Amino acid sequence: RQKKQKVTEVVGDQEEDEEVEKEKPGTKRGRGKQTNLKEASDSDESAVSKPKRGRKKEDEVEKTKPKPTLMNKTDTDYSNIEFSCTKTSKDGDEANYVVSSWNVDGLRAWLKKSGLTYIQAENADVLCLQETKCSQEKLPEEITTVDGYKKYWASSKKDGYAGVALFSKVMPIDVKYGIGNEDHDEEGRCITAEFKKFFVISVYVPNAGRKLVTLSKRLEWNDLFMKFVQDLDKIKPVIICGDMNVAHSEIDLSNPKTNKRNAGFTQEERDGMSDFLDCGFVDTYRKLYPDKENMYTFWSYMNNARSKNVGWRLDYFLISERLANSVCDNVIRNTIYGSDHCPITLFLNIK
Amino acid sequence: RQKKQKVTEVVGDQEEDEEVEKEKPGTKRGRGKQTNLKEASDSDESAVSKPKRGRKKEDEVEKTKPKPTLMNKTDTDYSNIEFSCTKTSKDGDEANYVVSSWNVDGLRAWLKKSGLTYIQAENADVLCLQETKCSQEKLPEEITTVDGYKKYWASSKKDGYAGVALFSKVMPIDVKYGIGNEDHDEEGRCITAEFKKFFVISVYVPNAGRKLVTLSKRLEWNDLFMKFVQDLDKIKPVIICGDMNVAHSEIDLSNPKTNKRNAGFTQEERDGMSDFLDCGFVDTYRKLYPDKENMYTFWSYMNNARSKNVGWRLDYFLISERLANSVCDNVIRNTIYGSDHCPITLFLNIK
DNA sequence: CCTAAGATG
DNA sequence: CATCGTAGG
Repeated sequence: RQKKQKVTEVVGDQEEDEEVEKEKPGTKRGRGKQTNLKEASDSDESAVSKPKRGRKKEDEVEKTKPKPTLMNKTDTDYSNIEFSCTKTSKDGDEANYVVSSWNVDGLRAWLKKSGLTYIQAENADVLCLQETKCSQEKLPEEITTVDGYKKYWASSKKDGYAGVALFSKVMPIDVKYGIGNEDHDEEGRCITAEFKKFFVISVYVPNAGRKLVTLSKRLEWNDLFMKFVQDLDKIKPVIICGDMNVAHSEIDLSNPKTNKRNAGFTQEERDGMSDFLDCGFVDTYRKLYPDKENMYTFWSYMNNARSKNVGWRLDYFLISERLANSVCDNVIRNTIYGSDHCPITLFLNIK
Repeated sequence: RQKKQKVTEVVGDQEEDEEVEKEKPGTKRGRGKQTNLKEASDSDESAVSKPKRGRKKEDEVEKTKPKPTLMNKTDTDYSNIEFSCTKTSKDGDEANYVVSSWNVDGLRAWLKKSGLTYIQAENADVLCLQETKCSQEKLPEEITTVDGYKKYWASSKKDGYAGVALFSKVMPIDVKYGIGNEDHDEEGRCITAEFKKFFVISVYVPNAGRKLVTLSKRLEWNDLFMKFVQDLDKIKPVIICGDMNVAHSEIDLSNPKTNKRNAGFTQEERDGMSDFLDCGFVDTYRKLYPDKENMYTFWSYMNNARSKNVGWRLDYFLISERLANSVCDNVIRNTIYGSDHCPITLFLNIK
């Protein structure tokens, strides 16, 4: 029942790129020779971040430039944003693997708002995008030809709706589309990339809708997705990245009291998130910052919510507990604009 | 059957404005006291153009500014456009009455592209707009509060479709909406303003549609509209302004050969225009410039048509023959952007 | 308030 | 290739 696909270039041909590890089709799990990788090793995750990550500390910063503030801007000034990670894992090891996730609310609009600049600036090993709202055929060339990444796309049958992507510097061992359910899988909500030591999932969980009209669909998804993830977790650890479309606790949204019967903060949806935490998954951000308030990843475009930081934490990294000690940091990049969500980034040390 | 309406402020309240001639409601054709009108007289049309019309000849023209060219621009640099009329009527009289017409292709979008600047720059006595695509309620305040004009709006039952407007500095004696046909009149295609010496009509003729799917509707309109106009013409001369949605002759479009079975250049539509000329109406532009080529009022947004001046002359002034000697000039303002049509302006001398 | 698709031109 | 309404969020 599970739609399983061979590793293929889903979109277009990728020119030779020294940053992308090649895997010969046919050799099921054989690893191609790694090139240009610092500390090249046998492991997929050894695609260690290059020294070019992070910004060059130029002491001469233009003082005329206004500090980026949390306003309803549409574009981002990337020059003052720090992308490097200074924190270390429990074991004191530096981050060498970066996963980033962003609900872009329309890939094509997002590209016009410096999406590509973000990709280059973040320089993640795996990048997960949600709500691409774009069929394969309509993907702009500027995104299908981005250097250094294998790119996988799941788009909805219904054009301009939902859709996720997963970019990886290293070619995955395998890529799965969907969660094994016909109805949900035609909406392009899930891509699973298998690497040697873990799975990475880019997911866009169904919204419960205005007046909760699609809450039942959402709860059905919750069950199916949980089973899907648990099956993977039996094989190797899982890194779930994406828009879970729920604020788990009161701390995770600005107005918990008034949203208890609204999509994204119903008890049913919150329970779905709790289920993950009860089943051996870790909400990396909340684990790292259990009491940190006012940290959101989504702001409605309405009522200038973002300028007032009236928001919701809907985007998460949920990782198998046995990966927890690998975590160096999880950053909510709330100074980055281009969508009604902001990107989140997970820094890991993979040994 | 004819829907006849009293002269009313259709939109909002107009504050006292010395440029608008007031007419007491109730006094059917009584003329309010004219104020601030050069050569104030008994006639409606004495709203003579002010000396402020036309641009002040500033000898210091910025030489850095690029000359406006016929590119697919979205906005207009008004600083180099000449709005005054130097030509005179047959009798050698200067223009003292200006009528302008523009298919704005969406009033709200047009306002964002300096529509108001045009209104002020042209400073017409009567301004006719077509394809406003805006219901009364959604009209932006910036247009409903424009100084110096009485404003009349006919909008389609179908929201965001068709719609015309007529602005007049002088309050008309009467304003009619539609052409006396239920079906057509719910589409907001015609406003008739009656002045002392003539009628002015703002009209948006139905498009025959892709593959001519609405050609029959169009031809029905042609008959009804002709009858409507002829009835008016029995009373006093008529000035028809607007998008007739037809290129009359081969000279009136770039590609006559390939468009003979396309909307806007079918024989049936062309005959409709000929009918007007056969019935005592004058196409003022063609009368003035019988052999002038490459003068169009519409360019498809597709294929960069405007930058190549691949266009159609669809917008006309059709005036009763007995007004023909009053014409000073008819200008096609093809350097003005903000729509897929450009404005046209008729300069008259009204005695 | 945003995006995107669909209808219309 | 623009405008608009609508669905979806």
